[in-house]
Amino acid sequence: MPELPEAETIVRSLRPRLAGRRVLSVRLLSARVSRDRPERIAGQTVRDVRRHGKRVWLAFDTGGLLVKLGMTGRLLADHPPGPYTRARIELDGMTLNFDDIRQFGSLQLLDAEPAGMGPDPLEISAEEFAARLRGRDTQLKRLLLDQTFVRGIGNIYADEALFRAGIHPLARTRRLGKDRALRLHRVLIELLELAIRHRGSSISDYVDAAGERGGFQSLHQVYGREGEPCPACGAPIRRIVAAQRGTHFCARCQRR
DNA sequence: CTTAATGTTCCCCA
DNA sequence: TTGGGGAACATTAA
Repeated sequence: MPELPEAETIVRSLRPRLAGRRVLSVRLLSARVSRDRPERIAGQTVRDVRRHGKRVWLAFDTGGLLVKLGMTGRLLADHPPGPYTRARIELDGMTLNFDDIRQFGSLQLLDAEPAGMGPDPLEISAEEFAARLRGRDTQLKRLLLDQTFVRGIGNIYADEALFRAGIHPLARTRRLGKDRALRLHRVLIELLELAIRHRGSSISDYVDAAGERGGFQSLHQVYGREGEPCPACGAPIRRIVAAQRGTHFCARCQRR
């Protein structure tokens, strides 16, 4: 459910509300939500809320809680528990729910902030982006979904970015000129920042910490628009499967 | 009844 | 070692 803009939207609303609050209790309502006893953070104070790619990091004095939202995960502030509430964190003055219909999400208790993924696409320089791309040999769609290349891009923003960059999703990294690599980097930043300004995309499940839907889905140009006319040229948007994911693009604007 | 869904991970093969 | 396919995970909606 969440990609970088959605996780960023959640983090921005949660940070001022959570920072400085002490955890009173953590209750798990599903055995599958976590394997490492997040109840152990009880008594600790939230020092910061940060985004790591498409994940949410709740930093405590020692270590923190990494929230993977999976496909349908939600972090909800001061909401009553529902049938899909998988964990409930009671803090000094508020509660935080982790709801997750499909249960692909999880809570991980870590000693330190996670590492090992690719750089954040909003922070990497154009030169570094192009250099990293040059070292790979794969399809562009697959590359963007690979969290070890850059972290935070998922199926929606991969398709939208490739459309904006005029790159076919099956195009090979090897055959992409540097100019087009630089263009991809630029449109990625523009796209992600615009999506953040619109508070993310709500296709089916995503809502922010207040339970509000995002607004960027109405500005999607190809994602979920199979058969509709391309906003640039009018040709019908096509859907194929790439990297095992539904992939939307304009065959006229995104040549191979 | 079948398929697909904002994701990740593991296993197998080239 | 890298890349790619497929299955699995759990649940809903079209």
